[in-house]
Amino acid sequence: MSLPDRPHLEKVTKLFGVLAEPTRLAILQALKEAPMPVKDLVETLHAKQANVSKQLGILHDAGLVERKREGTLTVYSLRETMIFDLCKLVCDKLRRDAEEQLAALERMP
Amino acid sequence: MSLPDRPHLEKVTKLFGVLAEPTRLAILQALKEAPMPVKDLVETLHAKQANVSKQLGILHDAGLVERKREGTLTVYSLRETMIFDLCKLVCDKLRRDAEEQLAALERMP
DNA sequence: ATACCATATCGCCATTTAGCAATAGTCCCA
DNA sequence: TGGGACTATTGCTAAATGGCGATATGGTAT
Repeated sequence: MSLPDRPHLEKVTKLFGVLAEPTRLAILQALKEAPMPVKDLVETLHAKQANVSKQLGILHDAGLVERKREGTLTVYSLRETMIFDLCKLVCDKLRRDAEEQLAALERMP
Repeated sequence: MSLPDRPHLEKVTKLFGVLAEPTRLAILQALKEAPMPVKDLVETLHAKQANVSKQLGILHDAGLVERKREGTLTVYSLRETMIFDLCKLVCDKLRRDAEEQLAALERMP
């Protein structure tokens, strides 16, 4: 029963898809430090405003991020910290793979 | 220091990308029950052989799956159970969202 | 050798999408 | 009431990719 029918499966893959983009992950990482308006993200990530806005929209639609207007600014903040649990699992796996590959290299000189 | 430089970021997103596809997730789910040759996956998933082979290749390149030839068969098996930890986190989030949405509906009849 | 099954790969097409420049909308202040 | 800063949207292009049929490759038995 772990991963059920196709419709549900697609919801899951959709969320993975949202995380499958460097700019979006970078945004989440930046917001982890503190809530931020768009312009600060633009500066922090050295990205174009149009693109940051678009990616923020996608993150917001996915329910990963919250919007709050403050005057002329739109301040975004994290809505899901589970993202970083996901990232940690992935990073651990990547590290395991790297260590394994290193060991394989040392085994045949 | 949580999520570092851009190159590392892209490795992480690449793995998320591998999981951002219903057919691939379905394959992983099927392999969770037991190792299987391609033809069984084709039958189980009601998918085309060419596509299953292709997706298996991607899963293999990502180090999520193992290949072992047995005569004329190629038996695939899981190499990473951490996938299902990822899926569980995502499913929990989806369920939380759904409950929240339901509560919001009941709040205004 | 031959026929056959299982798997992998190739060429192709349709769809999706990140990024960009330009523009529209929104809010504040002088 | 303008002007300016901030943000969202639109139209576009180039690249990536899932899926398909057809074909190549590899392994087995007769």
